[in-house]
Amino acid sequence: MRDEDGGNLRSVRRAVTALELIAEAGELGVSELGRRLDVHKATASRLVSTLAERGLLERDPVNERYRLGFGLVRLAGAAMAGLDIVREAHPVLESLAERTRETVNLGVISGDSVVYIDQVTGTRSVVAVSWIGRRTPLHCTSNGKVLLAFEPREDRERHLAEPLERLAERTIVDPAVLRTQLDEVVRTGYAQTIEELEEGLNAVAAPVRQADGRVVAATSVSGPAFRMRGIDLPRMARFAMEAADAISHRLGYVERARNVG
Amino acid sequence: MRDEDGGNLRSVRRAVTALELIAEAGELGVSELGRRLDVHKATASRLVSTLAERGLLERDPVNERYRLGFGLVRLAGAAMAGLDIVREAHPVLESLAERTRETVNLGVISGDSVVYIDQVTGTRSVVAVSWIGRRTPLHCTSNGKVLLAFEPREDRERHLAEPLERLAERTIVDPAVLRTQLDEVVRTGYAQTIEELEEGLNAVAAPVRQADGRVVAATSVSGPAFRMRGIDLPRMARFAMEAADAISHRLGYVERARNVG
DNA sequence: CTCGGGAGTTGCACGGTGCGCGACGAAGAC
DNA sequence: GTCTTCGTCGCGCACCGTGCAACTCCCGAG
Repeated sequence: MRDEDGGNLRSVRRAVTALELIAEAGELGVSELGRRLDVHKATASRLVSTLAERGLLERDPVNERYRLGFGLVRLAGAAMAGLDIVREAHPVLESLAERTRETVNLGVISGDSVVYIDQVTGTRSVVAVSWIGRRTPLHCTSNGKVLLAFEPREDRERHLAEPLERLAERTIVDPAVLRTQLDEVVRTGYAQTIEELEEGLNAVAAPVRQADGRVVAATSVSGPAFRMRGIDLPRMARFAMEAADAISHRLGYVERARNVG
Repeated sequence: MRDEDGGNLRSVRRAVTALELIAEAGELGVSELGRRLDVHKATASRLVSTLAERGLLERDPVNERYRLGFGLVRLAGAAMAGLDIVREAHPVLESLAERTRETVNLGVISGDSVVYIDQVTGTRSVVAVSWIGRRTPLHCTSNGKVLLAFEPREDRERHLAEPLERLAERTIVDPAVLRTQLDEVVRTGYAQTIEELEEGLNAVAAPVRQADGRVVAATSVSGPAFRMRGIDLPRMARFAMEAADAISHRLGYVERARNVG
């Protein structure tokens, strides 16, 4: 009773699954894809052929395998342009990066992961790997904790019910511990992760609200543990919260009396 | 005989069309989508329901219309990560932006448009609108001219056969004129546009080659006409070409004897 | 060289499935 | 109140997508 709802157009659903499989594998051949989709390779062949025709897939000219196409980038660009949140948030993120001199991300929830829709790298960062479009779990990122904390109760519990994958030594895998932390996130207005996603990486995040008050995104500041020590996090969190509030304000959210002392 | 090839899974094809329509319109209701797809609204309802279930679409909680979902951003991120071109190109683009102090883009061809897959904004730019994922026509952008110029002859002619839309007063709409320019692009190694995309915007671009010598992307430098005057363009083009060559080198391309004097 | 195996595509026939139709409930406009 | 528009849901038929198998390439082994 969890994927029984909604429409059930078999081939469309299969097409999406195919895209996700290819996204995960990097590139895939027809037979291999058919095997993973559990369909005949002829069916897989027709499917990828259709998707490639529309630019969502491309076939490598040398090894003839399929990979994701730039048509997806085009659609994603439209998806991000459609939401004015990126447009409104970007300058704020830039000043946040300048103030903290660390990497700043804007993340939203999509399914059971965080998706980063904008990023500004701090002047001090050495490597400038783009995280835009990358997905990470909800339970071990600061963005994810914020988004989880402000979800409606039922969604939150559904996410907590699933097993929490351990990605680092300090990843929180006990739902009870996480639940306590989430309550504190709601209370304090920010979340932190201390080497929970990967060793040596700390982060803080704060919620961004749209006009109706719903939390739709989170801004995070992340950096190496030696620069962002535990004692620095509350100060960084303050910056993140100020930035998040500024973005919320630009989105039309007016702060009403909240239960903050 | 132009969309007859390839697979023809009706509902998959319709799904992609639906995504493109919604991308163009911003957001769409079920009936409206059904009308544009020329199907019964019940069919459209099932289609969007399936797509929304998989995160490619999301429905606005207030007006119940559908818009593109962040699942697309996730897929696009994987698409870009799959290609190492962005990873290799980014630092080069940064130094190019620093040298020219203008906005730098990396574009690839997708269907009949240019899609920008990375961007670094120059220190002088006032507005920092992200073009990543945006699509622009081939015939009136410097990136597009480069990509067009180095296409296989048949693809190039097919693109030239289609009507060239006028987007600005100085947009080139005569295929013959454009063809002459493209030949010159191949000869000189760079392309330029002078207020052809929009009034007051100039740009130059140079080709990026992958290991087998094929041109897969173009780097461009663009800026307002008062800073990038016609007389400045050759100098800017030299910078763009140096950057493009550096990226090509990182992608494994070794320069062979070309027909350059 | 031949032979075997795996990958990808195409024609064909059948059965399942996605289609349009119409009905229904809900939410405005007036 | 009526009337319209929207979105969803059953239903039955036609049609389309599926699996099968045959085919062509392309490697690599022997």
